[in-house]
Amino acid sequence: MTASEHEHALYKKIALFFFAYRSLNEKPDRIAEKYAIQRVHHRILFFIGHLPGLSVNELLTILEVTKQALNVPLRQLREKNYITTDSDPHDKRIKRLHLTGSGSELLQELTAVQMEQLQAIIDKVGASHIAAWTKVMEEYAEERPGSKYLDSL
Amino acid sequence: MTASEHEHALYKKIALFFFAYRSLNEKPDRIAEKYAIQRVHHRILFFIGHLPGLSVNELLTILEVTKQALNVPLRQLREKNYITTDSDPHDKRIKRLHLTGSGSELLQELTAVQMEQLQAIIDKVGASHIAAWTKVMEEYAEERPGSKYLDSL
DNA sequence: AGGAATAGGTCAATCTTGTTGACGTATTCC
DNA sequence: GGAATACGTCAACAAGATTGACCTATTCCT
Repeated sequence: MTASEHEHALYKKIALFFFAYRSLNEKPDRIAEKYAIQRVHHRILFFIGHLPGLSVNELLTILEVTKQALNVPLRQLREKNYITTDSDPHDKRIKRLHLTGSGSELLQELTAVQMEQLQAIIDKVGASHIAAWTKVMEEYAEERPGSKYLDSL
Repeated sequence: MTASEHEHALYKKIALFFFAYRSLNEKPDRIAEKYAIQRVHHRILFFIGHLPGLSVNELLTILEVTKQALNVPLRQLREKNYITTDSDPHDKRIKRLHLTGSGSELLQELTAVQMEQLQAIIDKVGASHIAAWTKVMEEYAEERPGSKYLDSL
């Protein structure tokens, strides 16, 4: 392979990333619309869902947004009764975030379509391909501060 | 593996997607800032760069935005002399988009960091893993209207 | 020839998501 | 008792997108 062909191959993979990311979010975005929430809300539910008791600060680290940007959707989710907060017994400054029953249900609905989509691809390409895919994605994710929560996810 | 463990494994992969996509765009976004342009402009340059002579309509299909959303950044890129347009000889309604010299240079600078990042991962995980990763991403990309341009990319 | 369709451009109003900066409260650390 | 931390919130602003309306130029079709 020439240097130019090699560059070309890399270029195509970057384009694939763009298309793939859109496909991942398309269906959940449409479901979220029905509940008058957006992708941010989905993300918040997603991480609280598998990291119950997460603090606001930890969520900020994962999502890499400012506290002002997180505050509004977080309040909306509380008002819509999708999440609850209770203060840490050992440090009352810290708020621990949890999903309510309806929050879990909503998350389930949002995530189900992504899981089914991924499962369909796994069925098609085979489990070994997925292991390799995951390895590559882990390399990408490694430089993110929120990646330290991946194991507990 | 139990059904729950399996779900958990899928969940983690979806989180990986989120983190990975952020890592992919972080560096180019910072470079773009220096030129007072944004991620949309990068995307436009990206696709015109390897699909020279692309029409506005084709670009709309690839990016999946409205023509109003595309119009502003496209005009800005023209004003900054990063792209040129000339009308199709066979159908004068169609504008063919091309990069200028400085447009190519800028794209090169933006894309280089993404290529280096990907190359570093390839060097680490091995080429066979990348082939598998690409296969999975192609499956995701398949449902996007713009994916038909991937081969010519 | 003439009307419909296509490619493109643009104005206006609106929305969402995010930013920076400033300020306030409660709690804990030292 | 003062500094630092966790969290909340207000305001101003910018980017990126949407829908809807309207315009020109060109081509297609009958």
